Amino acid sequence: MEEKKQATIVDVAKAAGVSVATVSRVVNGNYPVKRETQEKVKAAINSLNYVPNVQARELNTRKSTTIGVVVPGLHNMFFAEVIDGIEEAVRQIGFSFLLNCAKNDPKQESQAINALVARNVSGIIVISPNTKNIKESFYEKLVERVPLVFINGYHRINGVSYVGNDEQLGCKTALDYLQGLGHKRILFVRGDNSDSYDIKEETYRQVMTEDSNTAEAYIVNIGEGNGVDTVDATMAVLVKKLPQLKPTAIFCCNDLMAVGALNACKRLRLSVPQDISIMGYDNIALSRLVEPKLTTMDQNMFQLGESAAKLLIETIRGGKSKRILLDNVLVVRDTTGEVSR
Amino acid sequence: MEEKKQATIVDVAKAAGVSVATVSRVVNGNYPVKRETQEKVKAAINSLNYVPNVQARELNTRKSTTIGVVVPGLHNMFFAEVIDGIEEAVRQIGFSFLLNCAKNDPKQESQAINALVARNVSGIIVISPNTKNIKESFYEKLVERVPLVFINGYHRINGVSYVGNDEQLGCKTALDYLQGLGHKRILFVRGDNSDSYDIKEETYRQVMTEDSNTAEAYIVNIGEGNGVDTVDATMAVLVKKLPQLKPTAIFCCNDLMAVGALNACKRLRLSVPQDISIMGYDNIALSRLVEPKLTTMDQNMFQLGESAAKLLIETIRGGKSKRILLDNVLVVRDTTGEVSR
DNA sequence: CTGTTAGCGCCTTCAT
DNA sequence: ATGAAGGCGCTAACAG
Repeated sequence: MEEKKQATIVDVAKAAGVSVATVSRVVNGNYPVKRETQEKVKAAINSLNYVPNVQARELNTRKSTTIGVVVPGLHNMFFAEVIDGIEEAVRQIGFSFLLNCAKNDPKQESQAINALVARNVSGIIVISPNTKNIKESFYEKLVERVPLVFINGYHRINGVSYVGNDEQLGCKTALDYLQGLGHKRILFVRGDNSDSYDIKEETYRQVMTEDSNTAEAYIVNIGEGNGVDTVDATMAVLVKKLPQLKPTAIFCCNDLMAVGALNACKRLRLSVPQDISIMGYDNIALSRLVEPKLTTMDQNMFQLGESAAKLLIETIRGGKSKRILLDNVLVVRDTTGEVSR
Repeated sequence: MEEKKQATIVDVAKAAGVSVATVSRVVNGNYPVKRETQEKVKAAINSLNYVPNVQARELNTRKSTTIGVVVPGLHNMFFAEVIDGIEEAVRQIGFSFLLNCAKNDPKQESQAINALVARNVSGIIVISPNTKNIKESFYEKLVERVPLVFINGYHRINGVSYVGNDEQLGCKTALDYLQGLGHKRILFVRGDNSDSYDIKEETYRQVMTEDSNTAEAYIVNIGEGNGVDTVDATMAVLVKKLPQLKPTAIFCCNDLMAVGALNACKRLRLSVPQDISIMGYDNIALSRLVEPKLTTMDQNMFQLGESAAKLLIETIRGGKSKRILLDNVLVVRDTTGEVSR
């Protein structure tokens, strides 16, 4: 109980009657050691309950087996699933990771990253890096010091790796699908301040103007798109807009908004998908939990995290930075159907 | 780009024309240093972009400012919210944390913990510690080496701190509320293998037998209670049970099950809460996102995490282990109402 | 095969 | 107020 300090390699060496070097060798198994000596050492390790001090090891070898992960927050299930993927990949190669939340605050983000650097992480994954920090070339300097992978960052920085989804293509796929069902009046629902929304809006404009030019009025911004209140905010806005705009389908930039749209329809006694179709984006767990289940574009968050982790490790081991773009796949469930006539 | 190795304290000392001791002093501000010398050192630090190596510092001082967190997984939003609370508390005092997922696997859990110990964490928070590991006194030995806090662990271990909810009282509150609304036939929905469910079931039995003795048939187990499929599994089971049992209310051991119950009612065209009341437990974000919004018991996960982190830090600094029991509070929303007659 | 030794980057007496 | 030197626990040559 009384802070009995941990056994060190010296203690083990003493107990086994060998040198510290020998202990180190059997622990790491990187040099030949005679059978019997091994036994003795292992016995000593067990009886002393010895656990090698990774900090000391890494200080010495100037390597590090922990990486840093910076995320806007855990409230959004999207991020939780990404982290799940990172965890899986990281664990498999014996690395650990330090987690930090930046809360969409550029200062908090850069502080978190400095703390990570001080702790000697061998690389950092940043999910949705803050635009302000990017602008101020914070990351340009950082990447000269430590390997960096962005998940869902939309700006190129020399030397920074990048994993993301082809949201442009994904969005087009979704819209094409809706049009294929006969929908002409498609409402576009987005949130504030995200390159992701901008990309989708641009795609929407391209796709829609080919057929119609009503697009402008059909683009609605519901404010903060990733918060706890996104669902309710979306519902509130759509309860007003829907009766006047009378779309036959709603494309939402993420599943939270889509659930909000679904709830709005319930309020208005519009039945989905008979009266109106709803399409989400992301395929977070929530999309399968509501009734009816959401049709959505799968961003495969787990794979996003997994790829990012693998890419980072690769870079740490000397690989060059690169970009990986995953394809989104359409998941048809119960909120979309042929346009009613 | 080329692995330009970090500046060390020696580099700074050289650049500033002082000794390493002096640099150390201005960095840590723990000993007096003349004004001008400070300036010189700070200038050197800036120009060299020096960041103190925490690993080396901690090796030397035998202290550590990182803690470990072990969680069953991130799929369940419950855990994500707890971690959010931990993150907040930990960051405020300048600590960091390593995150590990144990996936409900006792071996993975103990491995994760060993990795944490090797990395010299100053304490560990375990969320829902695995019963098997507890039985095998894994934790009893561990706590002699490093401070431990359990969140939602239901077994006392000497020296281990504990933060949890008074689920017994919470459950009784919920049931009383339902009975106050006039409900007699209350279905009890639980999952497999969790002390949490056992406690609630026991409470249910006590409360119910006072009035009726139909309890037995009204207890239904839907299997895995925290997975991605919990909602659907619950729905499937209840779609069968509801017509035969005809309860007027359903008490669910967590919100996932409650959403499943809600979906089952939709399928059966039972309207909630007019035909039947549904009560969840936890108050995860999801409970506010469905329509109608769930009435539930708030476990305040954020506070759970925050308290655990603070308690751990306290213990690390020499405090004695203790138990904290938070009170759950009833959150009345839209899925419960007076029994219909 | 095994032992000896020199650091890794930093903090901390102990002198000055 | 500052510098010199020892050591935290470990690994990696270098000898034997």
